[in-house]
Amino acid sequence: MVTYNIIIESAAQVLLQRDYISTTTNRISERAGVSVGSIYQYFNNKNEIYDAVLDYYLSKIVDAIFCMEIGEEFTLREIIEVLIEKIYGEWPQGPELLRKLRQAPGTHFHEKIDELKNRIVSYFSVLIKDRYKIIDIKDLDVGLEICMNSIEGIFLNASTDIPPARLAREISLICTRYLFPNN
Amino acid sequence: MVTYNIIIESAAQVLLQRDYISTTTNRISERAGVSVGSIYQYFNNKNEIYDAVLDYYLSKIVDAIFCMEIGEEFTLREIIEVLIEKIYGEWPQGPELLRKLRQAPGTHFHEKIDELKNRIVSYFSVLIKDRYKIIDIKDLDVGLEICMNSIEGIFLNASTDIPPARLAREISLICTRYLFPNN
Amino acid sequence: MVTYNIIIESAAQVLLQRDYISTTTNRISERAGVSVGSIYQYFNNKNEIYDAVLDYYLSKIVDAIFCMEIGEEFTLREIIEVLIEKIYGEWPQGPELLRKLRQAPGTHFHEKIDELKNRIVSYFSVLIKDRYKIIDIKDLDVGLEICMNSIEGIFLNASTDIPPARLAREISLICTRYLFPNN
Amino acid sequence: MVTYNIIIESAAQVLLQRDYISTTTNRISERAGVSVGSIYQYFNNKNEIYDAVLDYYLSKIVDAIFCMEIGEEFTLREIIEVLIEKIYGEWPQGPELLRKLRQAPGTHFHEKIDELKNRIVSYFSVLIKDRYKIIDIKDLDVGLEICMNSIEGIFLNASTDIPPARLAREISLICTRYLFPNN
DNA sequence: TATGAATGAGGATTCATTCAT
DNA sequence: AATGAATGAATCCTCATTCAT
Repeated sequence: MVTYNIIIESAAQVLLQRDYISTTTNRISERAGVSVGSIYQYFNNKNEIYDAVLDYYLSKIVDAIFCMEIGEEFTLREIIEVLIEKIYGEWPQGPELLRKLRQAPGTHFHEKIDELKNRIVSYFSVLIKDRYKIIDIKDLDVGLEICMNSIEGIFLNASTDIPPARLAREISLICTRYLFPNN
Repeated sequence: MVTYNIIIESAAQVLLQRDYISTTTNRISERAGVSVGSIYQYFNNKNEIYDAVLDYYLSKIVDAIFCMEIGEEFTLREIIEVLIEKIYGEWPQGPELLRKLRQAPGTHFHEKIDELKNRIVSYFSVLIKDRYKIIDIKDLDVGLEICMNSIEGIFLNASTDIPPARLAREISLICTRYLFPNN
Repeated sequence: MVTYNIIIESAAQVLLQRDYISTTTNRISERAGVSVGSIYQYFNNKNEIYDAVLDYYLSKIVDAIFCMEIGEEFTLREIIEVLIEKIYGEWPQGPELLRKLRQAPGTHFHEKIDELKNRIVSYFSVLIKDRYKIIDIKDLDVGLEICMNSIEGIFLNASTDIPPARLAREISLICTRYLFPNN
Repeated sequence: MVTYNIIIESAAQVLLQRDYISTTTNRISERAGVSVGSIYQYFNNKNEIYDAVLDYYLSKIVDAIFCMEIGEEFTLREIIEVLIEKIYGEWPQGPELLRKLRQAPGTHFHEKIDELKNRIVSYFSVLIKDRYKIIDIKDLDVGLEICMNSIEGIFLNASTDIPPARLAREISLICTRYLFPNN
């Protein structure tokens, strides 16, 4: 693997094992088996590492969502459920890592998360409008933002004693019941 | 006002204007119009200030919830809506401040938030069981946890162009539709 | 007892129970049951307390030595032995306290100790010259200084498993054998 | 010379010119011509510098003692005398530096000094038992401890107007007369 | 006399970043 | 590209001392 990726993965590992506070560039480089100097050949500053870590792992979510084959036979609830399960499956440390990354001040964490949310909203907005012809567009946008923030809250804060499958189910339920109370 | 409270409010203000990383004890003391030393007469370390800020402001939420007169004539949806509106009304910087406080490592932020959530869950658990006799207890607990995390996500991340009243409404909707799909 | 003395004894106690480093004016005042401010009514600064503590306790040594009845029938060795035993008896924490006081920079510790030594040297110089008419004065002064420093070293550093009586005996022996090798 | 040693020597120099209290890490680094940060690449904290200074200079004493050729023709008195003279010769600031180091709280000063004393006691214990077959072992141990503390007192407190050669002589005299009163 | 909250200069320590090799 | 010793600004925190009450 290339140094660039080694550094990103090391940063993620150090972050997961320690505080955000004690995740220093020296410790990252040590874990990566390279020198501190090498980090600065690939990143202009420490926050760029965090941003790269975020990008690297968010791409898993992006892949899960946008590369998913969505057969006509699946309901929206089922689609969401499968999606969330997939994310939990491929990225079990996700919530933990995101919580740690969120602590880093000066990164583009919130921008990046918001951008992803927007992409998802657009994607599902289209998907929904394709399926449920009669939706009021304005409300749908607000509704989808509410859903996204709701999912973020559940995904990042859920107590670990609720199994992922259950969480996926509840997430899909809360969203669909909210958006389509009469279905 | 006493120095203790001045320090807490100053810390909140500095935090709202800057990173938690650039919220230094010196800046807090400067803003409070006292010396750094004075901070350490009331707090053992910087994180205790953050914890106190959290306590101070969370007590507004506690008051709003637990001191509210709940007439029999109100539905659960209305109760939640009023509650959220009240919190937004009395504590407009709430989401922003909470986001900043959440970044501070070494704080008891998560413990404190979790404790509050648990209190609220217990409170509403009783309230709901009083009103809707037929609820399955186990599911209600999971359901309420989902709701709390959902609310946290919405409250902390909602874009500012959705007015508080609307947010309060959507929050009450998403929760009640999720918990009582058939009402 | 007067506040002045209470402060001195408190300082000594705090010093004996903790580091020199953690012996703060606040802790001394707390132990003394007075306010910090009160300390500064009796002492111009912290070091004056230490100096006063030293004076207060050294006076025990002074009393032991200069108020001692010295019968003609006692040998020099016996005199020294009794003296040292007396000091150990009346001031058991002596070595410990002196070691702590010695750590305080900016006090007059060394001047005071040196002054006491000089007084003792003068005293014994006369006493010896009275008894042993034939001593060469110059060498006696050097010899007595050597003895004083030797005693200081033994008194302050002796391991606690040698009992005071034994130490008193060894101190008297090392001094007299050194000064009067032919006796 | 390597940075590590430069720091140690600078610390010793600063300490000799000032209090241990005003011997700050910044002043040490300034004198060493390096940055504060560099100090912390080699030492975990300020006290470790003091410990290293002590080790560095005590090793001179260790070398003097343990690497000395001891011919059969020398008496114990002569051996001690030569030893002390050697130490004074190779380490003229010895007493002063040791006095300063002794003031630093939180150091391993006393442990290190005690350990050295014990090594010396063992060494001389053997040497003496080789030469004077008839010594009572128990008394010799106490006697040697008394001697070591005596030497410490004389070495650290002797007034500077007694020349080293004289001090070496008196030290050897007081020890040997004490240990072997009949020789 | 006594109080004790307030002061603020000063210290140890950290860590992202640099740059000569 | 890689190294890692060196940097130094910036942080938290301490504590002797003051002074209005």
